[in-house]
Amino acid sequence: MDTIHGFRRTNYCADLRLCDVGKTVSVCGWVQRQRDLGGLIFVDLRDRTGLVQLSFGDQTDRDIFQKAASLRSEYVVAATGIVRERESKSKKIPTGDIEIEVTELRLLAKSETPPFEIVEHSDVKDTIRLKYRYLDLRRPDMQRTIALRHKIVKICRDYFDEQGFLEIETPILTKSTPEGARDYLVPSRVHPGKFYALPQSPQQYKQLLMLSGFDRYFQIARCFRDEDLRADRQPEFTQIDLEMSFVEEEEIQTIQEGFLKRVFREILGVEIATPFLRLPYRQAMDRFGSDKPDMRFGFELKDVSDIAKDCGFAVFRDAVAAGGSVRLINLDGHAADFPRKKIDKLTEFVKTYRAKGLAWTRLIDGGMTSSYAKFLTEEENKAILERAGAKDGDLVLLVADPKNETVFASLGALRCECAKQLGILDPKDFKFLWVTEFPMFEWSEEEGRYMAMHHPFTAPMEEDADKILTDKAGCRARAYDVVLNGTELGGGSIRINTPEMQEKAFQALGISQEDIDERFGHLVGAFQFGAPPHGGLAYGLDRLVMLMTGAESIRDVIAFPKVQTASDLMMGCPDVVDSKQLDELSIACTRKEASTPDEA
RNA sequence: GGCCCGGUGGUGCAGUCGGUUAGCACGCCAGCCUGUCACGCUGGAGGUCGACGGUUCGAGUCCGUUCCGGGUCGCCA
Repeated sequence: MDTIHGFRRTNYCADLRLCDVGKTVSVCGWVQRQRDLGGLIFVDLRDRTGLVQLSFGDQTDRDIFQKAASLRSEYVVAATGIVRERESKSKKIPTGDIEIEVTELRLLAKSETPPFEIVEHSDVKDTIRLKYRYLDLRRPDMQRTIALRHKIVKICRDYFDEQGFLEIETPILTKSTPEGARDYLVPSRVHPGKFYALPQSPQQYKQLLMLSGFDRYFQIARCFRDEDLRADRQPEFTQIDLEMSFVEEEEIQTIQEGFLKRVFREILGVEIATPFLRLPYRQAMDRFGSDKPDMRFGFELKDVSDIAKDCGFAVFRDAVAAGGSVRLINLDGHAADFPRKKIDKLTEFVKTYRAKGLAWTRLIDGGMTSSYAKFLTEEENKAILERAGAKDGDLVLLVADPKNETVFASLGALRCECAKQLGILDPKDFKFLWVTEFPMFEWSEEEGRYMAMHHPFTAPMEEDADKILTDKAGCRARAYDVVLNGTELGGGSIRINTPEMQEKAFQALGISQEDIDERFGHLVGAFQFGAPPHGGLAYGLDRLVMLMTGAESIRDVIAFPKVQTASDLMMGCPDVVDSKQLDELSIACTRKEASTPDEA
């Protein structure tokens, strides 16, 4: 084994080109592959920039040649040599015109045979990838993603700095905030029986910073939520978090648009149009069945409750009678893409959203087949198809349910699922919008009360402010989400800035005065000392990177992600701790079995 | 908490109706090879089929339980 002593890298591997021919260069990295042709050896050397070919032949010193012969995949080497034009060039890599004729070779570290090949499109199970994440991260696509993530963060810092924002860190050890996701708790040693919570977001701190006069704040903030994972959800994730004083919605949104415009231009070379469409929540639901609509395609929802309310089909009639609705989407021109079998699959699909079934009418080759038409009068059928704008070649899909939320959820999801199946979603088409005028509250079946849809510090719309206690369902908030291609990128609001309104909001949520003092006293108290009007926004950085890289899983844009059960397969956590540590924290362990992780 | 999918040498997969020695590709090891770049050629090693239990003369295959991973509904102020 050799040392690095006295060696100095002159170039990254993939930086070398024909114009460097004749130069003596020093490179280092990992052996991608060694090809031993007998009297001639080639080694592809990889660093974070890419590959370059090292060559060893007649002119190579015997000892160096033998050392080259001993190289294996993922060995770490440093090489000095002369850049030569290749006899036979390769078009597959950027450095394919040249190679380095090695005059000095240092073997810096050997490697076991890796559990999987370090290549771009590796098709290895997540379990293995994540257990050996440090190797997985060597893959060029992972290297690119992580570097791109860095660039986005860099642009973020530059942009908000230029706009007069200050980056301020807020605590990771903080107070549990009920009214939200489950908290990760951290026991206190010096306060037996008391706990810190990891922040779900820096929400209250940033509002207090406005009160402190910092005016424009931002932070690349790590947030924690102890909820179940999804393809786009991790228990710890990163938000671009910001807050501004003395502003209204428009100014906050405009600054955001500026940021997104710049990120997309500098990272992807894509010009996105601003200002984004502003779409009130009610319209988003009515037209797309979703508060985060994908605007890249049509298939908009239509309400046919008025036509169906007295019809002969009990499913339709009863849904409307119970206060629900019958709505449809028209897959115009795609009847041929959805034969009966596929429609049956779609029926199963909507059932996962609690819809009881899927009614349909298929217009094809001048004929019509329908799952429900026989129960309706000719006029009713005609009216529905007219409402759908249906013509020959179309497929109309209907959902009826006593609960409007079920109709919206299932049709909204169905709309996206059909587009996905049809392959009409262009990942390079970026359709942004703001969804605005969110309801202030939403009914929670589980809690049996109204909960804040955004968070309890969100200001009501001025025209609805007097409804906050009397008409909770009809009270709208000054909240807005920025949505890209069906993904909620970020959300924010104008906040309440008077103690009077804040107390009203808590009251509306059914939080007792005692609880207000206990849980939010610090905030309400602070607001008595002159809180400026303020508002802000938080973006999911991980989701932004996902959309910009086309990653299918959030795990692909985070260096060290956790799996669905919130464990880290590489570190092997969470893990049991020493009873001494628990004693110090005054924690009694009541776990059912001493779960020793499998040493497989 | 519910539903769906997966687990077979290091990796990715095949394995028919339950039947004899579990197959393929890549990787790995050894030998040969002076222009490869998915190098080639010859030979070789490597598996308690996630685990446990059951049915059976016989289980990778069928049944049950469980563990691990993925997707999703609920959940995610």
